[in-house]
Amino acid sequence: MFALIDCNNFYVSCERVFDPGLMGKPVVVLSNNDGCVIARSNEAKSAGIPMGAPAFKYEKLFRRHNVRIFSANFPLYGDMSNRVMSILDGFTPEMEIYSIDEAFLKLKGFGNFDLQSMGWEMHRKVGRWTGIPISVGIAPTKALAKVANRIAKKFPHRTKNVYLIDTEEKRVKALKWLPVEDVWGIGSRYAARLKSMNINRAFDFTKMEDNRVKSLMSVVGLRLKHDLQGVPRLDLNEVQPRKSIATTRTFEKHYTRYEELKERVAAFASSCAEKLRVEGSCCNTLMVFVHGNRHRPDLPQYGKSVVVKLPFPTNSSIELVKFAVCALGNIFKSGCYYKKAGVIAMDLCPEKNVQLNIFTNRDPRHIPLMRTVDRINASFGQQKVKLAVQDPNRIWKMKQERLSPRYTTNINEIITINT
DNA sequence: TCTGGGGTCCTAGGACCC
DNA sequence: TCTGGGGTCCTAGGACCC
Repeated sequence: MFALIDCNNFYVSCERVFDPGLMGKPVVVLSNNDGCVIARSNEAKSAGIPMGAPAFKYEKLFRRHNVRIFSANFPLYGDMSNRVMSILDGFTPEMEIYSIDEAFLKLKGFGNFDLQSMGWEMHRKVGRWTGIPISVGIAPTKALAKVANRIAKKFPHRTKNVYLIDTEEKRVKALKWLPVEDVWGIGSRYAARLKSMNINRAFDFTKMEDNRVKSLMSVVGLRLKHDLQGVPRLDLNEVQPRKSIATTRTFEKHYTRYEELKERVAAFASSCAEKLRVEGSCCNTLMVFVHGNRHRPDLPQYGKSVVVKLPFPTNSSIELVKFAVCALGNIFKSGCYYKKAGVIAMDLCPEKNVQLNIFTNRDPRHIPLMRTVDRINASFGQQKVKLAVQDPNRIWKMKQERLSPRYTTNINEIITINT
């Protein structure tokens, strides 16, 4: 059996832990630049705020319902996630952290356990120790555990936040209830095509012929179908090193000048280099892209990306910035309006076994230099030391007007209590 | 009428997840 | 005026190798 644990409205729940006055009120959390809604409390959902809603289009609705609004506070959410995961880790030897707010637990050899009660115990413990409410779905396969979780979330009172699919009757009932577009692995494109074929429920999908599923959705879809039928095809994914690391941003305004864009791309490359060093990797390939504003069809829609094979694997900010800026030079076109850009480090390898090359003359001083820069920034605050090509005055001009304190990760911002 | 067999690597495109 | 960021996997086709 597998359990899927999902934190309810995770980012909103994190904000509520430290401000219980938000309980029962409509709350939303916004993306970077305070652009879109990326998390909503149940009250905000009932008020008719959709996922991904652009904040500026919903200002009136926010005011009318007195919605509490927060800028995304990822250090806080990441820290709360670690706490939740470490509690769940105590329930089973095999766990996969699937996302910041979800984990699969493999319950192999738990035949004599009362899984329903175990689910309730998870809910009680996580709630008690972190303040985060969770839902638990338990079933014979991962895809069915996802379905069970959805039921627990949809009917919190009837299920007391835990639902177990352990009989054929329950499986069929659940799949007949679940709309096909809500199945894990069936996105909007596939859902539209399935519906045009009069396949409307998850159950209908499981009754399709294997060949049709495969021709429509490849082997991925076929695995999903069998998993939903109760034949396990999806196992826990082991944590493996990431395959790419990206820093990409939408700008707060349109950029037109090369110099401005160059500064941003340099900062993104430098950020990628830092992320690489944190996990002890180097990259062999770099991708740089720019594009215009897809919401403004009246402006020229120029966009381009370029992939650069590096002559040697590296995680030095100096090297990566140099290559990224050079790549930008190849795709920059003047007279265009740029709204977004990014740098993606690909083809990663551990820095420990970097292949040396007799023909490339790397400056060995970069390694201790980067280590020193990282140490200074760790003690005195991010971005205290950066490359000259980055704007020295720019702290991080992201719009974050409603940021909550970093309660758990910065000693100067811990919770204050008025007595 | 007949036209080998078995591979790799790369790219672009399409789908999905949170 | 303002519309997020970071990932994964699979397939098909084209090029190459012996």
